[in-house]
Amino acid sequence: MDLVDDAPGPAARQDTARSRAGQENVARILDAALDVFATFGFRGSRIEQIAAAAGLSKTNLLYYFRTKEDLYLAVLQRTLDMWLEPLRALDPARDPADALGDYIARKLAASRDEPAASRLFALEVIQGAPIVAPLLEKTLAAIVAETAGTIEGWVEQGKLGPVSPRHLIYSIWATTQHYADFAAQVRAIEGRDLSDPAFFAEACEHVTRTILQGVLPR
Amino acid sequence: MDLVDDAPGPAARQDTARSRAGQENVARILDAALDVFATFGFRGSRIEQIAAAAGLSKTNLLYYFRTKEDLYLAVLQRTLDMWLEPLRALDPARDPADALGDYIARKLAASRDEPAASRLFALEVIQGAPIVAPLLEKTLAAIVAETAGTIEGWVEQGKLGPVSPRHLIYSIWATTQHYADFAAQVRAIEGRDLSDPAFFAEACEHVTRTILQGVLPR
DNA sequence: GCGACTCTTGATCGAACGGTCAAGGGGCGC
DNA sequence: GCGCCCCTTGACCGTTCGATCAAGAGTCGC
Repeated sequence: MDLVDDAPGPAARQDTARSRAGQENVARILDAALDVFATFGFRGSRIEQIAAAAGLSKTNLLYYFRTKEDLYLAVLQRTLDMWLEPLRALDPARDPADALGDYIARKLAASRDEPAASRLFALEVIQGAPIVAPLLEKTLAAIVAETAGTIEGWVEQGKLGPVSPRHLIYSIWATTQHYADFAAQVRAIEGRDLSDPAFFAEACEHVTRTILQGVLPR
Repeated sequence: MDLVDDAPGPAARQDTARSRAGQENVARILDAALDVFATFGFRGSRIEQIAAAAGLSKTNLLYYFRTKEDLYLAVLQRTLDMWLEPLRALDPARDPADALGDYIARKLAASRDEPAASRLFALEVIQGAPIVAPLLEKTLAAIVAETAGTIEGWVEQGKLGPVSPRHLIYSIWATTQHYADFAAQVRAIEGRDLSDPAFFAEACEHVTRTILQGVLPR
């Protein structure tokens, strides 16, 4: 799950003891950095901009994170866990309609609650996943394999129609993440986004019904 | 459809007469710029990198496009047309299954043939659509309104189940664009992408069947 | 209240980058 | 083959940005 080799050389300031104020600053920096990186990408983000968003001076930020890249990796690492969490595999013992419905709801809630994390991940992948590629090929591929196996089992038991498991997974990811990654577009058309409970319910109901009807046996 | 006011001041070199070599250079620059911008975004892209990709010197590129922003706008403008084309409205007179199937196939083919255009557009929207926002609110919203009206008509005629037109549109966009925007992820899991005819057929069949089954009356 | 830290700051550096300038090729029409 | 104009180049400039440094302010334990 780690993106970087730890302790790559001289002790980073990140490793030293830290006061209460220090911990709060680190947290504020990570929050601000997530927003900025998720909007402008790595190269497009200015360290000073992140510092300002966190209420610190640029120099002060660099006291906590030695380089811009260190900060980016820290943000990405913290984000990936919360991002992968809703992707956890399906329970083969459950009824597919229930299990898939939960899965979709979880993923859509993640798009509502952590849109910046979704966008940061999307930016990474659009850029060819220069950093997270190893993680995709290992962790994510493993999660997909497991999930696909469960779906395949349901198909063989006749609980699902003849569906391609991996494409089904892509469909669910795509539709749910769309509301976070393309929020600006949805907002331009719709005038609202997932933070509106009514719209969230609509989206959840549509995605669930469409996909479930599409894969359940007729 | 225009993104910029034309002739914003002194005559740009873009307006002057142009030899055969010049036209070829402009085309090569625009192609290279699309790839680079689609990968690194506006701020993350280096003008020299684009020039190198086009086989020109930085100064030479700046002869054709006065500023980086001019070049970006030119790329975006040329891209948007090809991007919006497959979104053209559905024919209300047709059978919804046929019309929607065509729509999906067209959109998926666009993801295969112009993945960079799709990614560039995605980057723009993820960043909050700083430049294309007006276009989204006008042109795109109009296209959506028309398409949604057609779908609504099918619903009222009982040719479709009770589906939310706009969410259906989002689902189609999301699933088809996913194969272009998240190609790196799909490749990491799948080992191939839409350029593989077999995979394209799989994806097309899955999306079409899942979505159509999900919206056709039972 | 003293000492040892963690934290904060402003001045500053060097590289990278967008953009300019002046000068010189090179092709095309006449 | 001559001249005009498009094209190409390399040297250069000013700014921005990531990163360093030295010095001082807070703060916490004792």
